[in-house]
Amino acid sequence: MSSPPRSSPLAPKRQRGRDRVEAILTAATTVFGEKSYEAATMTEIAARASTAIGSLYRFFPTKDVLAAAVLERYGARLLHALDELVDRDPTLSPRDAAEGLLDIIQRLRTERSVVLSLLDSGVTLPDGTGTLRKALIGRMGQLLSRLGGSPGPHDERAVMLLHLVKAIFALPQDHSLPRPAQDKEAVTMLRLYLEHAAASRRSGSEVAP
Amino acid sequence: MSSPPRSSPLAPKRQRGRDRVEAILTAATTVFGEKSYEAATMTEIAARASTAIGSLYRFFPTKDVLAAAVLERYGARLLHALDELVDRDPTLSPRDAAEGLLDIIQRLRTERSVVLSLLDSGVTLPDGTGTLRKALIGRMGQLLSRLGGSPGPHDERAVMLLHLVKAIFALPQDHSLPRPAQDKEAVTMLRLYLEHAAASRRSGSEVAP
Amino acid sequence: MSSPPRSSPLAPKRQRGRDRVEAILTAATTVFGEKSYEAATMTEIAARASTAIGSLYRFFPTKDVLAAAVLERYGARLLHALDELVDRDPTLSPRDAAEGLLDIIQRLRTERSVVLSLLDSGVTLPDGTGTLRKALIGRMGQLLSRLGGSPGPHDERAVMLLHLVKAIFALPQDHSLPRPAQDKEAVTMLRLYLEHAAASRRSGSEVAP
Amino acid sequence: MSSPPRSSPLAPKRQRGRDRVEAILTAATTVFGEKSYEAATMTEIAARASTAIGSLYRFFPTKDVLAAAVLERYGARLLHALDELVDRDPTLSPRDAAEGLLDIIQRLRTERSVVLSLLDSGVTLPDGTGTLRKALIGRMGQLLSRLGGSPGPHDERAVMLLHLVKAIFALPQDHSLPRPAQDKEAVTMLRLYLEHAAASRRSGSEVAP
DNA sequence: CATGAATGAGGGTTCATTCAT
DNA sequence: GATGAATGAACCCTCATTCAT
Repeated sequence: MSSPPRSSPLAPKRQRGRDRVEAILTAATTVFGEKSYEAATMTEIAARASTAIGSLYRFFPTKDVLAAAVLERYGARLLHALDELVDRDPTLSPRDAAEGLLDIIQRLRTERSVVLSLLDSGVTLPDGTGTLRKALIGRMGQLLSRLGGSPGPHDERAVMLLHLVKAIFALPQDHSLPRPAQDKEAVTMLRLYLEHAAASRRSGSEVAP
Repeated sequence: MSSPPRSSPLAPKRQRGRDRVEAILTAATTVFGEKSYEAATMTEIAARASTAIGSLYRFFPTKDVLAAAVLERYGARLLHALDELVDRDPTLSPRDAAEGLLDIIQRLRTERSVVLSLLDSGVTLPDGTGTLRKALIGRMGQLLSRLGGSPGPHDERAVMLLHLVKAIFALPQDHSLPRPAQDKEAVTMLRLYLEHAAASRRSGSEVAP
Repeated sequence: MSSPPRSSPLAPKRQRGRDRVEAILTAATTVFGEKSYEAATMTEIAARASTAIGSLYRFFPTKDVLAAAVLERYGARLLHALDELVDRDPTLSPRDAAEGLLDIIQRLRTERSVVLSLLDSGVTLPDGTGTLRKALIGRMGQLLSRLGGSPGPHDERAVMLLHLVKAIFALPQDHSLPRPAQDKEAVTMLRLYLEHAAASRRSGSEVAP
Repeated sequence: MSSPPRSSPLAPKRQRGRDRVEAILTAATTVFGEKSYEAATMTEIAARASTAIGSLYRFFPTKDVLAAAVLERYGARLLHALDELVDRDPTLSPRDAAEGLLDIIQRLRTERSVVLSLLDSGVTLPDGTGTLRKALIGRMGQLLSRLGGSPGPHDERAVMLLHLVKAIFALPQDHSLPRPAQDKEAVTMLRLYLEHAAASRRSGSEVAP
């Protein structure tokens, strides 16, 4: 080995290679979603991607590089969907925002578990994790800005909002309840919080109960 | 050994043993809080408890028995605190309830990560996991009952409330913000949701924005 | 891994792998022959096969699968040799049969200990153990049929004969005596028993001394 | 530790201690009979003897000392029974000898498994194993002497006879057949061999078929 | 480049043995 | 002397990673 160790996936030039990377990422998303980072094995990911373990390692030199790539890919989709929501309408009502967020959550539900598995748990991925979190908080801030007018410091609310969104992501783990009822409740909760944020922003102070 | 495998920790008979069990549980709480169930190792838990690995296994015959014991201990404290809150005052206002919940969360913050690590992630502990979840949801339901009068079906709200509490548990992972600001925001969020629940319960229908 | 655990050794695809499997089986035969199933360690077997422990487990996923493979391999050779003896001559005399059995025992003496260690002792191997025993008893029955004419029920004799053969297998553990003398005595013992079986079979009743 | 390590059980002076040793030996006989030497655990033996593990180690400082003691105790009974058979009658017929041996085997059947587990398998006990074997072979030789007259060299036959006896000990492991039929066959086999020995001894040469 | 066999550190667990109480 | 908690070497097995083919 004379070349320095790579810390990011190799970008394959040929179509064949790009397909394979795609298959690997899809398989990895599934497997990381089903188990924790540690319980997921490179062998199983390779098998689900119908790839030899050696090929997997050609593109993703270590397990955490693969996890970071999965997170980056997932994060990109999530950020993109949030951008669409923010840019959709200059006058976004709290109710629209709440429904928009739930819609995003539902569309990404397949990949949902990945974030729960990778973003939270103690694994320190090479880069992705902190970066994605900051980007997500940024989007939440933009969303809050759309609701009121003044661009004041709203960091706490953005963080809180991100956690609420994550809580809703985690909801379907409760198999006890029918999903529609739960979803309706989720929208209500989001709307309440966004309305509050919009109101206090307009008036410039906390609203009394 | 031909005796059937124990599924619960051994009750030590001497004082020395009880101290050791205590040390092990504390160490396990820390380690399970820092890493996922799989990433946590029995060796590290033993080391942090200043115990030989064999001693750990004398009291907790398998890793999941240990995890269940940790969860049970944590769960008991949490449930007890919630009971106190519910029973404290027959006329609990949403604001009081919100502040009470945050207070509980803060007092249990040390053990906080354990629930995030063990309760959610896919590990099926011998008994604890489902039982504790149901008990917690039950407490949330009681809390909601205290706010309004009618004992109608409020399962979705109890589940939602539990997830909100868990979201607040997870908050301090964001080292970016000062905690007091974050806590104030958390109380606000809880209060909004509890007020909504109380109002819709009194009127028997959803409140319009 | 989520795939169900294999219960049979993996068939290697390359020559290198086949050699290694061979080396492992040979080493396992030796070690299981020297110690009991429990006392034999996978680490020692790997070392004697000049293989890493991981390689051993690639082909034989558990210790009992390995033991079963050893037994199957040994059993196949033994059954084959017995078939040859039975089919060799339509009119087999007791003396020929006795000498034939001893010859088989001597040719398989290298692998001898394995059957003593694995076949008897309480370990219930995945499949091999009961199957092999029945097959061996069947062969003994065929041998007995060759000696007389009537195909009457001779199960006890087949079982007894198998145990006599096993006893002779065990003989060389007595290092005290020269082997030729011991072997001669063994042939005599077998011949006496086979003659008795042949005689009582012809006459249809036990022969008096 | 200033005293040299003991290699034999401590002889207890008081009644209490003698009872305890007795209970331990009984428990050990059972456990060693059920499993191989390695699979049997000191903890289980102590539990079955209703003794603390520490007490067990007070009398038997290591596992192999305990095993040797068990073997010695078992061997003493076996040797005693053989002596009775040999001394019973100055003119012992082969048939009587055969039936006497089977009778001994049956009476000791409870402890039978111990010899199979301890005597054969590779464990080198501190002393017992070789000594007992030699004593047993000696008794077999005496038995053979009783049948004929001349005290010529009959070592091979004694060894062979011991192995036949061991083969019969092992018989009940075949659960497939009713024991009485199997026992009858065993007596026949022993009688045939003893008759042969008596005859060749009297005539001074091998008998032709 | 692709493949999958090879490697070995490390994880959960057991158990003979010791020793403080 | 009795008790049983403590100890740690050793066991079976897994899996990230490497490398010969």
